[in-house]
Amino acid sequence: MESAESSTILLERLARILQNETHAAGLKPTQWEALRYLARANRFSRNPSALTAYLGTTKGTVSQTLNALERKGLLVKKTDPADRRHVDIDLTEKARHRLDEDPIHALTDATASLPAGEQAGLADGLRTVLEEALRRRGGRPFGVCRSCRFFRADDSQGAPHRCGLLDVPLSDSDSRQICVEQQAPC
Amino acid sequence: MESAESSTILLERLARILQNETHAAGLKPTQWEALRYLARANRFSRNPSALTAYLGTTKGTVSQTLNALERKGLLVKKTDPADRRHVDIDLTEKARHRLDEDPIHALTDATASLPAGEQAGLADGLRTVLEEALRRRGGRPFGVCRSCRFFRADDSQGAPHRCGLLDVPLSDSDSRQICVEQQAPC
DNA sequence: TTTATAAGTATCGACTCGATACCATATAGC
DNA sequence: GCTATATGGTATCGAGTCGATACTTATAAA
Repeated sequence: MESAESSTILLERLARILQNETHAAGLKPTQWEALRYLARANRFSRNPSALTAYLGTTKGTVSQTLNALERKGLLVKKTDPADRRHVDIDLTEKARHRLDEDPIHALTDATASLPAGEQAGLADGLRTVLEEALRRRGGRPFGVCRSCRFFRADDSQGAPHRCGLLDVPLSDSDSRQICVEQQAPC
Repeated sequence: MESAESSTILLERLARILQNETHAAGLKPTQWEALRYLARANRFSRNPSALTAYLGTTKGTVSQTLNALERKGLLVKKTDPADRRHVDIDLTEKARHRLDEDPIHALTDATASLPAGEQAGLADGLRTVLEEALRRRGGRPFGVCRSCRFFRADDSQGAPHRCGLLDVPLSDSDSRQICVEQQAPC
């Protein structure tokens, strides 16, 4: 069998293990994914639409998942007074504690047992495949703010950095988070 | 971020893409996985128990998934006359046609666009991580028959090969299929 | 002002999933 | 041979995902 095909089968099996692992930890796989995303997303990206794009699913499904997480006391929603259609999502402390025990760590541990060179090679290979797969289906990469073509480091107007697209000041921690608007440099 | 952690995140996102892709193709992700397994499993492994072990889920869930696939006319179940508790599953022609259009191929295509060396490295890395992850959670590897410690090539009694565990003759195609009983050589 | 668009929500039906309870069949102990 | 137990599957429940459809409300555009 060619290696591209084996990779796919291996990927499928690892995905299944990931699913089982997270299922066993009290939350559904999708709920974990939402939690992880929200913990890593910046303030422009912690809303239902961005999560919908990230998960590649539909608004309705995301709405239900967020309801389930809200019922469990893992997040709170609040409407933006500037544009009352927007909903901002904040994770609760409870959610952050749960994320510390995220069962996905088991997979990271398994990977960490590889020799350093192989680890880096694996990450590179996966990154390329993901980018290619996203390209083919028109998905967004969801990179971090500071890797964006609109990112302006060392803003002159006081703030550490600035977003050239939304024209807002950015903190250092902002710049390290995921952004829906992120676009690779040309 | 260390590369083990990035790998996990990349894996998570690829798993999600895989899920979306298969969802869009009319069957649930789990149904596709069952179909794929059944198509690649040998005659000792095409039953609910083996599929349960492969998917790492419970008998009840598998039973329901098989019912759903049966309703769709993608498989038939028949009880083994020798041991009437056993159920053997056969895929229909319809199922094999569907598998030809398996949406998972998109991921294989994406991987195939990598340079040959990176492709092989990716497959190796994934294999090691999978084995490590399986080891940690006590799962079985589900290798193909001919890689088993009980596999006896060139059987003297007429049949091409032989299984030293179940003590039965094996065809050449048998030996290339997945077996629940498969164990790596010591 | 009307119209269009954007952001979310609610509801439906099919399905997964773990848990529990259950049934039929086969094997072991005596 | 006869009961106890283990094995292989199934049925049902409740919570949740998922896509589809329909809907509400809020902003933007004509």
